[in-house]
Amino acid sequence: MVARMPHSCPRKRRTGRPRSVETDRAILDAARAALVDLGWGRFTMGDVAARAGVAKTTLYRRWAHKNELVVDAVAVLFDELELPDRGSLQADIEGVVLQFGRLLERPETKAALMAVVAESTTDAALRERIRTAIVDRQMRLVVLGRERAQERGELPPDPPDHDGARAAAETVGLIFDVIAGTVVHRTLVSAEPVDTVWARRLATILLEGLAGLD
Amino acid sequence: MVARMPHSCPRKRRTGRPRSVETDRAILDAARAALVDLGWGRFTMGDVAARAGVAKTTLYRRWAHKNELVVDAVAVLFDELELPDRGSLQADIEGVVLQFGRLLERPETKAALMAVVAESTTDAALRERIRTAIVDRQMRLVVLGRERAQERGELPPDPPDHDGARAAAETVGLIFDVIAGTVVHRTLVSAEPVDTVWARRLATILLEGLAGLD
Amino acid sequence: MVARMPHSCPRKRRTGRPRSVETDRAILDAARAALVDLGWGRFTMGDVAARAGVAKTTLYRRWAHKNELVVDAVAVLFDELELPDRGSLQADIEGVVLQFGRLLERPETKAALMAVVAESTTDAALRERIRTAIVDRQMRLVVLGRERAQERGELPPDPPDHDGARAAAETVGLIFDVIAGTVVHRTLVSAEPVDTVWARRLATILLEGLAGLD
Amino acid sequence: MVARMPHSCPRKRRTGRPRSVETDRAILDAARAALVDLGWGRFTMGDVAARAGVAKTTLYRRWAHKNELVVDAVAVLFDELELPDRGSLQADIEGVVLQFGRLLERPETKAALMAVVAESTTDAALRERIRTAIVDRQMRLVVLGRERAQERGELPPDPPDHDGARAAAETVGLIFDVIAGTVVHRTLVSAEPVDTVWARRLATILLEGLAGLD
DNA sequence: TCGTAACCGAGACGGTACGTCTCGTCTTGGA
DNA sequence: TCCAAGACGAGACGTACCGTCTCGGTTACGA
Repeated sequence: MVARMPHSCPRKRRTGRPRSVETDRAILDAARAALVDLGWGRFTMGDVAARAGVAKTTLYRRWAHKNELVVDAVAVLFDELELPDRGSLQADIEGVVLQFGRLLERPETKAALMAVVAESTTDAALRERIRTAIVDRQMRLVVLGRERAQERGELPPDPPDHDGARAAAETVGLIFDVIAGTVVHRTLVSAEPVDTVWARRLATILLEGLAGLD
Repeated sequence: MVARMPHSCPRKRRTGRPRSVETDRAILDAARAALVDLGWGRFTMGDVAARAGVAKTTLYRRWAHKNELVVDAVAVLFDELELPDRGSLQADIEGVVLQFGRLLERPETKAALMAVVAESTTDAALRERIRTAIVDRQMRLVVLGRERAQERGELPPDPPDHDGARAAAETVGLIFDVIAGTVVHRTLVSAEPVDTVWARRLATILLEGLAGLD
Repeated sequence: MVARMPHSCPRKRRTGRPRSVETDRAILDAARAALVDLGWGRFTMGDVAARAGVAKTTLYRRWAHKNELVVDAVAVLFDELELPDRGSLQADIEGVVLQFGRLLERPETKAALMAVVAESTTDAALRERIRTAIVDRQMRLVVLGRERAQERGELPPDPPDHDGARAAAETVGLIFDVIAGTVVHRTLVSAEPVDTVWARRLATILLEGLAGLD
Repeated sequence: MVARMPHSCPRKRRTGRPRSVETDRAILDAARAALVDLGWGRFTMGDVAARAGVAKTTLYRRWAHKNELVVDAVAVLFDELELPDRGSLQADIEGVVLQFGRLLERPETKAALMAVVAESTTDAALRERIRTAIVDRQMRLVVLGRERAQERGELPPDPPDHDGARAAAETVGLIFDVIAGTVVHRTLVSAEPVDTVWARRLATILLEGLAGLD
């Protein structure tokens, strides 16, 4: 078997016919379309192959399991995440919340995200893939907003010593869990929209809460 | 097809052999055991039937799909949720967080919860079943903690008019999304434990944040 | 368990509620109707019970297996077999052939007969039941026709000794196999009708053939 | 669905992995073995698959129903039918009768033949398959014996005109129904063996009967 | 320019679970 | 004791997907 990741090792193989990049794109597009049409439950590798005009073999040459394909298919949506500087920490938090909300309200994300997270509870490799492909892309925004707030003086700078760094990392993790978790819960469990009013209330809670944290 | 819910209509059928309550229990117990051993992904109706010493038919007579069976099997765990009065809102919130955390760290819950939530995105009936069987049981604790705080005077009483009631409901919903969502994210995505220190920090954020919400 | 044959032991049980004779009739009628509608392949005990307005239990109280029920249901049709004296052996043979043909062209017979014969290859009890309920009723006609021909002097009388009787029995068996077998094959395998022209030709062959048998 | 017949269209598909001929053979062998061991009633697709070391899917890819599989499995036995020239029509008829008898006394044939004939009463496609796979192979022997007898001058040649040909075909059909039907009835219903004495008597009846036919 | 290595489509394959069906038995309550 | 209703254990059914394999054939590099 050859490397089962798209273009993973750029300097490995040189001979033979190279994999088609168009095919990669077609498959990921087909996968997202299939998620929209069928949801995760009836999502089928065979169906994706048919949509992409490709053989099943071609899929399995690139992804070992359908959950990995879905992670990659959804991951590109999280590349779009960006955080324009809105001038204040409050506004930036609202921005992050709205960005997350918008992404989770897309049918392909909604259908797939919790499914792969569920499978990741018994599959460490999948969990790692989700982290690098999706979670880290979200976390970036939280880290970025925090750095901006520190530059603006809205938050104190990170202490330089080891313990301080660890405490800062834990705080970032907590904030991230609050933002991402709350938005996910709102969207998938409560099944209600993430609008600007709601985003403002959540941002307010977080901001005030962080101020009182210590 | 006959009613596919255990004991759904108490006054409907009177003739024929009644369904065995022991069988119900055996199936739900077997389902939880199967979740622990296999996780959601390899969870099988046939396996549950075998564990329960029961025919597959008997399962399908009661539950149309395996996700509904799993919801009911997991739901009884959420019956155990209770909130002893710890004397302060801060302590009560910590209590709720810890209760949720303890429940989500159980292997049967961890494996199943996100899976059924994922399927519920394309299945309204399942979503409703999850709400009544699981979500409402969690929400109860949040409502209870809030009422206690209002009795203690830590929180203002609900305004009696219609708009006030709606606003209160929305606030409860927000708090619930924050608590449940954050705990779920911590447990399943960040894959880290919910301990007392973390619970205290989350409770602090919430308490301070709510104070500033106005 | 009680006797599993309809009214088999006339002097056995006296206590308790007696079995309804109407029910017997309703079941056999329903069974024939089911055979007509569904054929043997989709014939179901549950369906027969529903048609008869009767519980499945009631069927199984009378017949141990569905093939036995079907034998009895079809058997009553063979009670109708009779052979009016047409004045000559040739005419009587034609009559037998036509009677058999008419019976085998009925949809309930066509669907069921070969099916139960097929099952009888691995079930001696069923084979016996078929013999007494169906085969003997057919054989009667052949025996009757032969006796009439002997009375008319068209056939020599049976020799009184033991060997002669056995030879006569074997000849009757052969004739019966020819008539019944040929009609069945014509009807079910060749799938063509048994009309008077065909019956005359078969009767002629038999008559001439028997004359030359010695 | 794809063609559900083994190698049905020799010039159709060229792409994709071709079906394994070994697998075909293994399945048919397994089917015959299963018939011998279990009879038709307990014959199972799953069991055949297991015996053949093959997945159930592989069976259903080739045969839509178990009765079609059984027809094909049994059909190859009828390929062995052959009629050595025994020098006279009487001897040749005896030969045909004995051949049929020998085949029908094999356990796989006995168990299966009537079962599929029974199902063919409500399934035209199956009836056609039986005709080409089994009936025609038997009929061949009757036609062959007749041609030999005509060459020997024991029977008059077929008249060349249309009506004569039709009459000849009908006569062949009648003879075939008599031979095959009588042997089947002897074997399956009367459940007695087809030995040389019995064969001689049946052949005599036929020969004399045909002579007197017109 | 030619070989070779990897690509690609189509589809057969072993395996496994699905959800349904029917069988024949058992368990109610009522007649 | 019989009956209608229907739950029950057992197990085959035919389908759907999984992920692998085997074909015939194509495409790009490098020797």
